[in-house]
This record gives sequence, C-alpha cells and structure tokens, in this order.
Amino acid sequence: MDVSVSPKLDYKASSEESELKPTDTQAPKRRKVVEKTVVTVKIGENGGKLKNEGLPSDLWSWRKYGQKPIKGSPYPRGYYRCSTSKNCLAKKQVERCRTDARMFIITYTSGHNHPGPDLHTTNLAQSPKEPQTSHCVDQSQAPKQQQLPVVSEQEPEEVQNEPIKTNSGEDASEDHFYYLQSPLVSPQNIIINQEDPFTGSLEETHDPLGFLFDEEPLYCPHITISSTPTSEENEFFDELEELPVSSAFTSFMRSKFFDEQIPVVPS
DNA sequence: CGTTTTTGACCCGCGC
DNA sequence: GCGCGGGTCAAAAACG
Ligand SMILES: [Zn+2]
Repeated sequence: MDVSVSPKLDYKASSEESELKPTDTQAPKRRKVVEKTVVTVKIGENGGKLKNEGLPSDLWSWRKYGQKPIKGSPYPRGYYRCSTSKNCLAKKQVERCRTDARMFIITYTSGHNHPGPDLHTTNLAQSPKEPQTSHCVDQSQAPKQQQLPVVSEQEPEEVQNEPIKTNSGEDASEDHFYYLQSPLVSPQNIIINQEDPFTGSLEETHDPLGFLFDEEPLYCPHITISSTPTSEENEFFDELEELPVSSAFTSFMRSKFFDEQIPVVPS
C-alpha cells in the first residue's frame, strides 16, 4: 500500500525558529525549583465509587494533557494540569505501580495560584486572570468540601499479576471502611516519599518535614513525603522562597484530612 | 456549545 | 551525533 504516512509532518518543525534569545546571557540564572511531591496512595476501597478501581483524587480539578507509557511499567502515566486556571502551574502525574495495581503513585509539581475549587461567590477578589506577583497564596481558610467529577482514568487492563503478597500484615481489613461522606481517598496507606538531594535516595528515616506532620497528627504511619528539588544547592532557600510545597501540601493534606473529619453533607 | 479526553507528533536532556 | 526516555502541545473526538 502506498500509504503516504504523512498527514502532517513539518508544520512546526519547519517554522519554529525565529525565536532567538538575545539577552540570554543571564539565562542560566534561574534555578530549577521543580520540587516534586510524590505521594503513593495504596487504594483499596476508597473513593466510594470504585467502578473499576479507586481513583485517588485530591481537591482541585485537573485536566489531562498527556498520557504516555513509561519504561519498566506496563501501565502508562497520566499527565494532568490544573484546569481551574490557565495560570496555575500546578501539575500532577498519576502512575500505577508496576507490581501493585492497587497502588497509585501521584506526583505533584508546583502549587496552585488560586484557591481550591471552593471559594464561594461571595468573594471574588482574586481573579486568576492577573499574574500575581507573589505566588504565596495561603488559603488557610476552612476548605469546603467539593468533589468534582474527579479524574477518570479508565484502565481496562486488569493485570493481576502474580503473587502479590495478599497481606503484608495489615491488609486484612480494608473494605467497608468509608466514612459518612468521604468521596476522597481513604488514606489507608499513603506514602509520601522524601528524597534528599544530597543522598538522592528515599530516606524516610529522616523527617525534615516532620514539622508539617507535627501539626497534623492525623497521618498514618505509612506516610512519606518526597521533595525532590533539582537544584545543586540552595534548594533550601528555594523552598523558603516560595514554599509552594508547603502550601500545596498543607492544603492538600489538610483538605483531605478535613474532608474526612468534617461531616460533609453534599446533599 | 464548552469542556475534557484522547492520541500522535514533537521537543529536550542525557547516555553512549 | 543519534537513540532513548520522558514531557508537553495541539487537533479532534467524546461527553455533559
Ligand atoms: Zn490550580
């Protein structure tokens, strides 16, 4: 068949130049403060509606902008972006564990520039249209619970691999463990890994973010945080510079916990 | 009709 | 320099 496999080849590759950076002399000045918060959520029966599986969803809305298979894993990885505001740099990566189909690895990047999905109409002061100089948005207000349509990630493939340890020791009882209104994931086993730029390995032994949890004694012993800044140094300052993780993480976790605690009443 | 999902192509960094 | 892997964008479809 003479199928000319070339619906649209060039197009972009042809005209993508003309973008010179005249003053890039000081370009390499910006550090890559791409902190990453990896949260491993072991789902079992959370989410409430587990048609297929439990979809761990935080509070903000995400728009899927890509999905690609990753090497070493039969499952693809989904790339999500904040759909609330185009200015929001918040991103999220969802991947399924290669050995544990019930384990979800969510990687959060950056934080939100605007409050969560709640924020009632009463207040409309902050408009997401304008680039706020200070990204320091601390919405320490009481986050109202408002679950959106969640991120649908259908995975028709139910590869139940072998031998996964049925019970690791505390897997005996999990189902039927939902609160009155917990559309969110039941953090039965939330693992947030904390990676250190120095060691480069997951060292949960340390607890640099202990202060974070210190305020929230509601976490399970299976929680780990992973902040992996890609900077040679100064990552410490970077964090303090914007503290996106703190804010994002705090809100994220707080909301989640709150949601679980607060007897929400959707209808 | 607007929005979100889906899917292919393209780009970029890195290793060899 | 090229290949691989990962990440993002963009057009069209699917959905509400
Ligand atoms: Zn956002």
